[in-house]
Amino acid sequence: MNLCDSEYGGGIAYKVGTGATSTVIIADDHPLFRDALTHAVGKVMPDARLIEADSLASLQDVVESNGDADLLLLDLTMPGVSGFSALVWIRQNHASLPTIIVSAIDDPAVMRRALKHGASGFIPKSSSIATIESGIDTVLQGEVWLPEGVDPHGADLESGEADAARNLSALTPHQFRVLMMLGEGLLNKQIAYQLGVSEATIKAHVTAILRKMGVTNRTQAVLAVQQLAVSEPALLEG
Amino acid sequence: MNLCDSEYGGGIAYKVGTGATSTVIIADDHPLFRDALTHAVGKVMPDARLIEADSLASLQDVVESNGDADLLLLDLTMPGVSGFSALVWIRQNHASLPTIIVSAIDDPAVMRRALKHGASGFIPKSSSIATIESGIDTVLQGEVWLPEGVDPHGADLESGEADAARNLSALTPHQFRVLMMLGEGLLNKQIAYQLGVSEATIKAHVTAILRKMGVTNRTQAVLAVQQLAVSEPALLEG
DNA sequence: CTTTCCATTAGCCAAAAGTCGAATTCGCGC
DNA sequence: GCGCGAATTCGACTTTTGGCTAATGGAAAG
Repeated sequence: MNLCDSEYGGGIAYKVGTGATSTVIIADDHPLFRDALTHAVGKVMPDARLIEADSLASLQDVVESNGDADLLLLDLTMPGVSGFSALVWIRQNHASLPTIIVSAIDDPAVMRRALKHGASGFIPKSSSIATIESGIDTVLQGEVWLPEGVDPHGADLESGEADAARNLSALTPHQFRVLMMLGEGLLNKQIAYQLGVSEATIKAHVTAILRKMGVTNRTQAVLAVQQLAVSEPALLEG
Repeated sequence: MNLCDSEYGGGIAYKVGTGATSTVIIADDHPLFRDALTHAVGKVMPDARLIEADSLASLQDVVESNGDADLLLLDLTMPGVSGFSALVWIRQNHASLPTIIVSAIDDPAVMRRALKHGASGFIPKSSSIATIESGIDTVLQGEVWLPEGVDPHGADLESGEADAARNLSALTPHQFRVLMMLGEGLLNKQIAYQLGVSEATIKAHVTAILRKMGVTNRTQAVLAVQQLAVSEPALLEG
């Protein structure tokens, strides 16, 4: 759907009610690649409003205040995010936001897992600009996009992974962010400092996380999140 | 090397000094498959002494008291063992024990990782009996064996995974077992109960583990071990 | 036989983790 | 504008962790 009114030029446009222009969120910690994606999007949607995020925190902020965006391009390997966690959480909490995973990983099995977790497409970073544009276009039209030759069908998720995904999506934004930091092995004190709140607050969050994840201590919570991990593939195929 | 003296019949034979007969250790928690492997080994090495292990604890015991065994057939997914951990630890602590990984996993990248971690071969459980025999035979002759068509060469291990492997191999047998239980999210108290020792003992082990793994708390230790994890592959190829 | 390493345990202590209840804020619907 | 519920925040309290010291016994190595 292209809702752009041509009378308003490209770039930052003001919004009127429900969507005067399209909005696209680009989440990638690599500035260069964020730039490349920006250009690709610009070709497919010349009038789109582009919002960039370079971290989980900024991504959450952006998504929160732009729940009506039309597309999210999400890097699979953002710092401080474990595997499919961000995808799962965003999809479950903003179901109407189509999401395309962009990743250096080039493994069909990973692509299929991304779809199972709610992605609408998967674009390898090795793709040509034309391919990227084609992928974005396809997803904007409500269809699923995968690289040529990749079968979107595959086995169901493992039950453990599906459970973890379900539990994960029940977390509040702050709880999710704290959980990701638990996944880095940080102390409550360190998390508190980084988030600018007291340690007591983090403890409360952790307790809530443990409940929702159905576990009894942080190590188990981290193990649950690891179910959503993406193992780096050996880049050489045999 | 075949050291069997033909004058001693098959089955359980007594040992004289350094190896009168060959000894093969089969470690798999699945009784049926352990049986199948036993038969396969019987064909290749009719006079071999066979020792079975169905858990990490029994495997450690067996390896400890049979350091001079000629071959270890090791299932990659034993309960209570995370990914390549057991392979890494056994190989580093019993370098002269050739090890073949036997696994339902059928991914060339995983096979290559197994070799990097010291395995001499990788036999998918889907292999025919003839193939299994061939693999065992090849490894017994000091060569590396992989399924037909799989290139043994590949990228180096990730540095994190290599570090974890190095640190892991410095652990004592008990420490290793405790670390695996940390990897299940257990409390010190629970580990103590399961191992039949006092909590003070577990604490001492945990402290030693943290030192050797180069981390400061149990969650980080578990995350380090996870570097050696093997993600279940989607069994359907695209 | 001595030394070294491993396993075991106790006791003490400080730090970290986790639970509970409660206050505050913020958005949303009526 | 008012209240309702969820999210966030926090302090007090209990349990678990982790570090340190010290001591015992056994097994392997020199």
